Amino acid sequence: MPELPDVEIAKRYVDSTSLHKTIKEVETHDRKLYKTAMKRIREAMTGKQLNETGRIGKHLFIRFGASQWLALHFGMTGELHYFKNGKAPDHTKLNLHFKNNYNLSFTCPRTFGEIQLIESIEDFDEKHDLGPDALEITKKLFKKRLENKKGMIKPVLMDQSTIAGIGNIYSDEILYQSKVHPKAKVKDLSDKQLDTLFKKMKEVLKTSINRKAQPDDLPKSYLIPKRKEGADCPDGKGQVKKIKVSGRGCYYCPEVQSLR
DNA sequence: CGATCTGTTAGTAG
DNA sequence: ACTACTAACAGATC
Repeated sequence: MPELPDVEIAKRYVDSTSLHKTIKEVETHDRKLYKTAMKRIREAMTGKQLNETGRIGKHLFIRFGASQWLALHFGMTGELHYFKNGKAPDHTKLNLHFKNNYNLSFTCPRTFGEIQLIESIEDFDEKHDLGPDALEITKKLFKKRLENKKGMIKPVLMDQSTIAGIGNIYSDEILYQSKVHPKAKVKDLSDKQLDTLFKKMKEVLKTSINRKAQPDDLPKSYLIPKRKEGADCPDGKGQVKKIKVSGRGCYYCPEVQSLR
């Protein structure tokens, strides 16, 4: 489930399993995911140690050696697995085999992810036109980046160049917790509603990270576990409704979330 | 069998 | 220029 909380959990997973381990061998599969030649990645990473991790929005960065970074994007189905010896999981696209005989594998069945080497996070950030990370952004900047938007709030929250890290699932949750309709126009939102959206954005993302991004462990007041047409709304006021917003399935509660 | 799914982007239309 | 819709990518699941 790769939105900001999932990628943050993946970052911590790398920190706790793979940092300061030396890479003995690098395995690459499926050219489609690679924006840097597979051979170059194998040559660059073999013999190096993983030294540091970083994250902006849904992108994970892992520094190896002195100043080179591996950049991973999880697409819709990317996952990391740390395991000892044995066979790498199905759909492994990149496998780092460490000297201690453990492996860090990046799997991606639907191959919508991306793997590449970059020189610096700053360059990558600029080239990909990423907005400020949703966990880092200040309230002032949040409001500033929304102030000239003409469209609906949900697509704006999901636009990575406006704010980085929020996808389809978490935008629904943030809107539900803020009692704002997904199709509400940004320019129609009151200052108070923007304050609420900002606060709930931080709260939802942090709560999810604290629960290891496991949907089943989220608070009972959350919509995420009820993503089903007709499910009971968590605060008992109505039923969950499914609509399409900018081409994506969107779940919300009409009783709780008004257009204004 | 057909529809749907956590992401992104190209093409298109307004 | 901006916004939003569709299709496409590929595999799993229902």
